[in-house]
Amino acid sequence: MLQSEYFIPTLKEVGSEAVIPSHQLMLKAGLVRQVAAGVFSFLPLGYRLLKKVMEIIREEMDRIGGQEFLLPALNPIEIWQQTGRVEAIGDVMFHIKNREGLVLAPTHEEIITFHARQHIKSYRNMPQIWYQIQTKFRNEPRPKSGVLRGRQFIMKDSYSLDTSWEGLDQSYEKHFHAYKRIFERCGIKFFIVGASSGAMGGSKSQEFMVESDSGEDLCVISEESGYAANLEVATSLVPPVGRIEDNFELEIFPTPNSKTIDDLVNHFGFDEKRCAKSVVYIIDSEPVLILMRGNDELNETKLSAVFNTTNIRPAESEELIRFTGADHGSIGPVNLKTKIKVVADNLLKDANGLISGANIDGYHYKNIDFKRDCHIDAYYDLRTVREGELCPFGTPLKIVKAIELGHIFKLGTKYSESLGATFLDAQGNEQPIIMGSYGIGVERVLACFIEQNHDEKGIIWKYPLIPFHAHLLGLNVIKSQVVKNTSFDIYNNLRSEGFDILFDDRDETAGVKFNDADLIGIPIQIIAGEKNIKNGLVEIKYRESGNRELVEISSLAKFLRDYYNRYETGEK
RNA sequence: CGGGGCGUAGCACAGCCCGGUUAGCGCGCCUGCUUUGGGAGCAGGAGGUCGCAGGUUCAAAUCCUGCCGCCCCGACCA
Repeated sequence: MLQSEYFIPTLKEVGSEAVIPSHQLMLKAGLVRQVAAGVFSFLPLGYRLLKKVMEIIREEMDRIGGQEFLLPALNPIEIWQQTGRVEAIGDVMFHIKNREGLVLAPTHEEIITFHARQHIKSYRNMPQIWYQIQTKFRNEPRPKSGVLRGRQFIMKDSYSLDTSWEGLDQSYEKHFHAYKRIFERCGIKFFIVGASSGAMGGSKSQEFMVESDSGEDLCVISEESGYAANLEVATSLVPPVGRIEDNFELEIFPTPNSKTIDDLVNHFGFDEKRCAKSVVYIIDSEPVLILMRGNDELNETKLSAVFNTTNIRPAESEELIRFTGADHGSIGPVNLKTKIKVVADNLLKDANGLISGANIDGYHYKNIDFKRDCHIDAYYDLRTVREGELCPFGTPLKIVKAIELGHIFKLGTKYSESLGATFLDAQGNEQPIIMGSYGIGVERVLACFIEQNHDEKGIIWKYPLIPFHAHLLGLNVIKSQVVKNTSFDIYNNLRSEGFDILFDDRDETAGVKFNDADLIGIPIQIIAGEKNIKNGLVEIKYRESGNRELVEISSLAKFLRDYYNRYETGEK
């Protein structure tokens, strides 16, 4: 490719709106341009790289027997109504205004299930793995971080159809390994965490994560034991509060100006652990009192999972007073005004000697015994894990920010049941198809790679994620006849040997070419300058290390072949 | 959706608080000459509805109101 004819609008500076390295570099290196909030155009160089990612994904999906589809982004809303996801997804789904009944698909479980219902009628038709690489539309409340969170993005989404739960396990396992291979081949450092299924429904799910300050997820990891989980589902080893010897009588006492656990601890000297914090949530329209130990934070995802609904929200002040008798700061499990459901975190199981609100503003009870003084409907793990606690295997855990690259779900029968996608098993019984769902954010792969592979000068691509095999820089190529003839010969020769070469034949100064080459980040730069050419040589610069060496012009093809063979044979 | 910030030439910004010449700087772009291994030099030149609408004023990029757009923090995130 002649750079003089190729559209790579590099920039010296980008505006202050780009705050993370990948966003800045994708703009500077001429990979993308923003069109609207969360909407990007990929320019030729960027799209070339995106296609490399997609090729790797295709190869690995095909390897596990995936069949590539192309499903429509325009979907009839009716099918989404049948699975109840119009409400579940809510404002995140784009609705078409001037053609009633159409929406833009944010994901494709419904359409896949629609086709499965049409044609998968027998256990003999399964298993199937269906996938596509296609544009998704999600009306994100706040797009951010360049292509990391957009309103339109490319996803590789796949779906497995199985006759049994064991079959689903196998399809899931295949995806697990395919995803590992995809991200390993892309040269990305990642880790895998147990995750929440959220409103997707289903049982098991895992996320493929890249540690990054730009990430939107918090993950709990313990390197010693290998424990890794999204904070939404993470658990830790914390001793329960338990019971104390002296079980005194329940006692009410005034606590003016003490609305928080910290206030109680500071004003009265209580042990924070023996304070039972109360929060009230409205879960599927029903009030539920939730008791947490001390200042433990309620994990809404866990709460959501326990009650098997995403329809949860904290109660308003007015509701608190109506259901409990007091406003926040004075609520507790004893003396509730109305009979509402009461659940507590596992750490509080059967504890006594507790302090909690009296459901009278400005009063608390002490010496509460959960077994004696109130009724707890159930105990669950509801707390949010904290840094420094021990993971379930007993080793210290830490919390890191991460970008979600991929997510794999065991969906089960949620979609096949709601859409009636059934088959006849070997006994002639009608059964719902058992499904899995698996996604990869394609642009995120590129962005994460750049986050992990750049320096102050620009991007550092590594095979196989390279836009070209080499960047040929013709210095003073317009005026120097020697450089011109030789560099064009090199260019034509290497191309005929099967290499993709970006040839900087522009009428630019050497400095401009060096800086653009470092910015674009092709791993090998071939620098053709007059002096070296006269000795039959060119200089090779390795983008990553900055090391340089002289190579005979006649052996350049061999040089490149050897260089890339080292990657192919895994020597590097 | 709550909080904050921004919108001036292709790009990045200053000017606005305190209204008043022909709206400014750098980069980029065009022409010519010179230069040519780390973002060249000189000379000349083109390019602006100051986001949109309304208002105040003799006079608005500047003050006021509304709207739109974009970014950041938070909430949300199938």
